[in-house]
Amino acid sequence: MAHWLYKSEPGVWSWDDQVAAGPAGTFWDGVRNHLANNHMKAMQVGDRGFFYHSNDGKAVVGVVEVVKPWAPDPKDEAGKFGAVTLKAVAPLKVPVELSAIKTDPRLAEMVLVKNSRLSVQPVTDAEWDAILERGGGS
DNA sequence: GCCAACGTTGGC
DNA sequence: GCCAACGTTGGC
Repeated sequence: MAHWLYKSEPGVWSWDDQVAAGPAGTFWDGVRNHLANNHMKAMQVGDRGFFYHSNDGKAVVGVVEVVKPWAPDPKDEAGKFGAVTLKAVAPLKVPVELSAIKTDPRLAEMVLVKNSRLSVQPVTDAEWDAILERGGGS
């Protein structure tokens, strides 16, 4: 099963908002980057990912799960961009800060570090385990 | 608030 | 199809 990381500015859509959306989840729309879009197309229902707060917070705060596969975004007239539907699974006991990620040799190669602007990223199994460990599990 | 990195746009 | 210019993102 593949793992992913989703970035969101907490002022726009925070972890608390995601939790409040409940088990039905929310359509992760608004992505207008082809690479991020392709990552979401590759996702399968049940794939888990990290929820990352950018700008204000700069930390991995929780785990989300894909509940519906990629579907076109009705707001994109060209029909090229779309999104998956995500629900909150559980918060990390301790948020894993970007500064900690950068100094952990197991995480230094993360896309989050190498290409910080990509809004939907793949996460390797080793990185997944390392962050869960730092976060005290979920 | 600044600026680097990256993606996209548009002229040629 | 190349590449310069521009806009946006996001860390600091």
